[in-house]
Amino acid sequence: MTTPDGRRPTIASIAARAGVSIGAVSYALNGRPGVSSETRQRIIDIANDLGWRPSVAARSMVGSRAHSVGLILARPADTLGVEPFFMRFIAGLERELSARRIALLLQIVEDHAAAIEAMRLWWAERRVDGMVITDLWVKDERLPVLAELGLPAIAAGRVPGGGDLPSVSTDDEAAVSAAVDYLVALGHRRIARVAGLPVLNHTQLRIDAFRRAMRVHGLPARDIVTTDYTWGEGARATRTLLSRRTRPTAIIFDNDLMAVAAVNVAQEMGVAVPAELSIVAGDDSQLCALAHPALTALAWDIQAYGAHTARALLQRIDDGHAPSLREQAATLVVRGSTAAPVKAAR
Amino acid sequence: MTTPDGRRPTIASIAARAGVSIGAVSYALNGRPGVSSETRQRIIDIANDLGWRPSVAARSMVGSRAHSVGLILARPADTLGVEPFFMRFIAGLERELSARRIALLLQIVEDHAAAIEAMRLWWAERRVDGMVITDLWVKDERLPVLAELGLPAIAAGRVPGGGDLPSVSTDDEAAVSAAVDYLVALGHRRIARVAGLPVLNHTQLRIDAFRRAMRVHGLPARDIVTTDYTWGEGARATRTLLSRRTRPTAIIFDNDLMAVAAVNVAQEMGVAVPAELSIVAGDDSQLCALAHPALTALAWDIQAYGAHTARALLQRIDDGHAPSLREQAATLVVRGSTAAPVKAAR
DNA sequence: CTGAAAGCGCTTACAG
DNA sequence: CTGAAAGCGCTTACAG
Repeated sequence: MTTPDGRRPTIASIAARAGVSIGAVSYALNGRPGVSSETRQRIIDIANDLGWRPSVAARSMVGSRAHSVGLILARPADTLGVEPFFMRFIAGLERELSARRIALLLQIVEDHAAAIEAMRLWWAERRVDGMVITDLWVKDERLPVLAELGLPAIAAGRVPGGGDLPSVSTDDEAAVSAAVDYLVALGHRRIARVAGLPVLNHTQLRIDAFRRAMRVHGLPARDIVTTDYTWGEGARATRTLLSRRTRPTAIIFDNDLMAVAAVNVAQEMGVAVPAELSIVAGDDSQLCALAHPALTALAWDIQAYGAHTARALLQRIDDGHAPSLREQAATLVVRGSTAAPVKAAR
Repeated sequence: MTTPDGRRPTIASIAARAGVSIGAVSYALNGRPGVSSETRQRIIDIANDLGWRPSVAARSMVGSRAHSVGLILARPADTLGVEPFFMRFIAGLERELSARRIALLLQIVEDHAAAIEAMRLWWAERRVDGMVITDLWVKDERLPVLAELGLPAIAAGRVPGGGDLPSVSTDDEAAVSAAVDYLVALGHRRIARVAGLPVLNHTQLRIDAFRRAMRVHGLPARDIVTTDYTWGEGARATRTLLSRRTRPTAIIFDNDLMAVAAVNVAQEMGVAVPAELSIVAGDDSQLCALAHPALTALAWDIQAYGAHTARALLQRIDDGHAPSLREQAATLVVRGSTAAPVKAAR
């Protein structure tokens, strides 16, 4: 697969073998007119034989495209690790990217300051053609930097303040309503929400959605606790809620890890699930299906979310703009962790 | 930060502003002799002012280095997601890589055939200077391809058959012994092992280590079950082991997710943890510290493992070879899931 | 101490 | 239908 001298083949090696100019090789390989079909076929055969692929560096220079996009995750590694979301999202991104021969550059950093520095560097070095932005904050300092640099980007999640950044977002309103409506139909009146990081925009959007969904049923939405998505804070939030004088009969969590933690806490506190406490998980991963009892969860296609985000970003890079898309709403998958409350609250 | 025409600055823009040749700019910026110190400073100031960074594509062309390394994860996305290992490992890799301004290209694929195709493509396109190879199989078809291509690589984990691929590996022998010795000291005689994927080399190495550790104490190692690391198979394996006529009083798991699943299964089957069943988890993530009861686990520094792997790979790329390294052995962190068996077995 | 030039591997007008 | 040449943004011998 390598040329005799041990180096990777170039169009020059192909041209030499075929006895034509390098220009002819390029035309032949790129399907452009200007070479006879026999010559073209001969060149293609030689290229395949040599295992030749165009050097990205050379293509980048001439086309001023990096043929790569970047993703920077700005959360502590320990938190990312246990969150099944990201791997599935990344798998979805790549399904779309690798089909188009675009590489994904991944960086994991501690905070937004580091993320901004990394973005600036990647852009200045022409490493990426665009960025996927996740975990948008209510006030997100990355946004003005993207604008300043003119760095094409797409947000995975709604953009605060409706900036000019196109986004692919989830229908949180519908998802949260589905969970609340179902619990209310079961007879629950006192429903709590264990939300994610308060600085995140989607945390606030979902809290708002929760409030509205409760209001539709004439119910107050007092029991809202924010967390950092970890098992620890999920457990703590559950403990807090279950220690209140009138405790909730149902809790809706913003991810699945915390919901599993809640099952453990309930058991530890002698609260039966689902008889005395119904639990709804926010994402439907392995954990939910196999916990004990299995968890009712909001299920949505995270890989598709990733794929759509990638597609939107590529469109943005190619056309200069992209429409903001809305993903299909999550659906409620009912399992063993939800039931009618044993003693109807109030 | 951009030049007046809106495009990213190049050394030509800097040269124009400074009134010198582009060669002088390059010398000044690379700290090479050939420019007066005043000129050098003026050039550096302009470069900083412009936010200039050398284009990787251009540097790649001249230096024939991609300034990137690749990581291809060949597991189903759903399995990867719940496995805290990978994010921590990647975070460790990047700690080392980004300090050296090397980018990490990540790809997630379904199987080794796809991984091989992706590796070939990356190498042919000159996208990467080297690869990190994880999850080595007992018979791993990626290895001959790396050799054929002459693609510098480093294995995270021991290499089957002691091929010429350098590796950074863990001391599985010591880790497994630590767990077995501790359980035996507590009075356990019947100890089971729930291992990972049987095709993986380290699964077999750890099983061997388990057998040897048991033999040291004159104990048989009959109860060994392999799994795919998922919650589901962890639960199933636990159920199988606990259904045997003489059931084990302790189980050592190959990751933490399965250990948490085992706690649930034990509860479901009315087996008290740790009184009737001691549980040791294979990796020490959040899940272990906060499960109920908290899990005794083999703790090791996965981020350091990633960092060392990256460093070894960079050395391999630079020097053409790298020594195989051995990580510090995992240590046993004792928590609430292990205790002396209530009724001493046998 | 500084400038002009070649070259890395491609693509793409531009001549023949 | 084909070849010779310029250019992408750098680095690095090589002259002055």
